[in-house]
Amino acid sequence: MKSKNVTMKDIAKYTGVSTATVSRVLNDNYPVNIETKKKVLKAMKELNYEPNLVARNLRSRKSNLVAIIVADIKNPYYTNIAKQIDDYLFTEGYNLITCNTDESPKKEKEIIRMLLSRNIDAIAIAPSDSQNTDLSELINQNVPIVLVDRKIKDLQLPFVGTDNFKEACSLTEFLIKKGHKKIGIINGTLNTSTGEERFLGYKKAMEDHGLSIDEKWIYNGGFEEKKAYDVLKQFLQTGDELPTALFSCNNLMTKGAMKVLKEGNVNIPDDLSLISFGALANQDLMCPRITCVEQDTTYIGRKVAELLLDQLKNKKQLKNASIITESIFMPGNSVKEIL
Amino acid sequence: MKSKNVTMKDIAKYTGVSTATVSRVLNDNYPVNIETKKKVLKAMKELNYEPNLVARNLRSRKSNLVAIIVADIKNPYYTNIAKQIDDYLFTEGYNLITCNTDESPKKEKEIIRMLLSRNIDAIAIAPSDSQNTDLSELINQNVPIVLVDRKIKDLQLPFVGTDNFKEACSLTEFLIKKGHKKIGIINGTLNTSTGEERFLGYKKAMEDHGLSIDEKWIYNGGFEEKKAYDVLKQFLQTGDELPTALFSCNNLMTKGAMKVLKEGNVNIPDDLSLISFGALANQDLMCPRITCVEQDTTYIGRKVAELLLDQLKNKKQLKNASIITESIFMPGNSVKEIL
DNA sequence: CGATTAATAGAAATCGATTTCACAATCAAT
DNA sequence: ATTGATTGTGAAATCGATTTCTATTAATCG
Repeated sequence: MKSKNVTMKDIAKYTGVSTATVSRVLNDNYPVNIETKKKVLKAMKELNYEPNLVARNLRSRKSNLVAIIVADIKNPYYTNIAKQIDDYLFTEGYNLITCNTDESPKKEKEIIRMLLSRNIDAIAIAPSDSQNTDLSELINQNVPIVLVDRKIKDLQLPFVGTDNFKEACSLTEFLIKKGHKKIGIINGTLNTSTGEERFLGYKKAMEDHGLSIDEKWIYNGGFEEKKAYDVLKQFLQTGDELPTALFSCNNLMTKGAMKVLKEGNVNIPDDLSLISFGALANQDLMCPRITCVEQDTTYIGRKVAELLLDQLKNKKQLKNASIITESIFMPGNSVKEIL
Repeated sequence: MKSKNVTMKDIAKYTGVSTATVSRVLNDNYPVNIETKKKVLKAMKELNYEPNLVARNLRSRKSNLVAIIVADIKNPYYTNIAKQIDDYLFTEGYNLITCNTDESPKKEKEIIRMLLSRNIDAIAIAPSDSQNTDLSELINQNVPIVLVDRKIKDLQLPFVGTDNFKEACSLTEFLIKKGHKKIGIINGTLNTSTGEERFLGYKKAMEDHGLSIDEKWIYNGGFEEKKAYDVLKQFLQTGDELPTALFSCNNLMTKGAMKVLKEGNVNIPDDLSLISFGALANQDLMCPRITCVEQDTTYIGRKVAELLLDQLKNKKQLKNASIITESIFMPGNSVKEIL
């Protein structure tokens, strides 16, 4: 199907040297006579030679590929990070593969198998499950890993993300200080570290201030817009009493909540206050402007890229290199003060 | 560095057959005795064998990789499309590489060279330049291509996108019908087909209604938020008269415009009406809600994926397969009626 | 001046699969 | 019974690079 390409053999034949010499000129990793080198370089240019990465990678057991594995690359949180990684890696000769688990550990497993069979050089991953995501094969194969956003239980690996417990605690306290007592939460998936820690932060703040948690105001939104929308819609239809404030555990669910509340004519913040873990796109142009903590995804992406490159260059896995980034509190007008 | 892997040779030795037979079992493309087959499959399972894609790809001159090359994968327009493509391709055994040109033809060229040396199986591309983007090498190598969103002059290739001229014309006419006569435009890059066609659509509508175009209200935003922001900021500082309405040629520039107008206390729509080619994220929750045409990126992505898969399966390039998708007019409250 | 070292370069092995070729054995058909 | 087609298999070539060995020449050293 594909037309024949210029190979090292052609260059060798053309210049009358061996492919070994051509390779040495190409990689500049072994002394080659200056005249020979010139001749070879000239031939490469003339024949428009481009080394075949697949062949090179087979021999050297590399791929010059780095993967980012996340729940959904459509989430601007991850997209930003992916872009940063790509910016950093491209100049170093790597391409980025983006993989979507759709929050499914099964698909995640498939992805990892596939990447291993590609001799993937490094991966950044936001694990779909803090207990069951299996990175052992990657670790055995000595593939550099960076955990992004989410951690894995009892596993020491480089991590870049925020202090979810602390931030969730602060956000909840913000509501409490505004006088709220009936505070609900839209949880993400509790089998991710972020989902769990944010929920724990919320509980801690409630406990600390002697507030009880009402089961009926704990919603499971699975970190997905649609799920959050659905679960709230269902609740609204019951006609049960609403909490006075709601803490949404990520940007997607916040959007789902805003949509359904708008449709149900529940005014934010008059009828219900809302805070969000994670900013929405175009945050500052929305109404209401949601009060939230925002993560600096550009910075996170850069740090992830640095940790990846570090390991790639030093050809060894880092075990421990947590980078906890500060999140920024973004006041909006989605929280009403209660007297 | 990496630990030794189970190879075909191991399976062959373990079962006492040749690697040829193992390969035949693996690919199921040649008759193999049922007993032998069982034995080999059992061995594969027992030794946890996974075929090495790099080796396979070298021999078969493939890569099982598909690339999407766009200006900036952070743009939700492209991210949506990329996710769709990934969804479709992953189940067929492909991984998606995302590449960012940052609107630079030079970087784009580098990217294409790199992908070629990877034996890339197919690419979807939104060319950075309608004249100078060079796909000839890809075409020579018979790599399936799908143009996304943007076309290339005088080149017949499968395309999925919208009728930019028509939609731009309609949008402008919408403003005109609302009574606007002083209508400015924030252009994208005019050396892309979308940038050019949208500008032409605007001009056509203006001409058709006997309206003159004032040079000072033609802004160059280069399809980038920051550029649009900067160019408008500069204009605002001159204190020159503003148009009564502004047509922004893509989502990013619309955002830049909204930001700078807000900062400059130019109220939309009271002081200035704004329409946008392309929706913003969280459109429906913004204020003002921008009147715009929105493209169905999910549908576009699916069509791109289908065209890619079609070519991959039939192992031949399509030359002509334009899919012009309908855009949806989204009325907002960002346009004031002028009497 | 003989011996060790450095520079230079080719032949051949290698990475891990697929595929061609050759060849036996089996089966059907004339 | 001879021919021809089909099944089943392995040895070896191949994909296009890198790397190890080996060898030659030139340079340096004691």
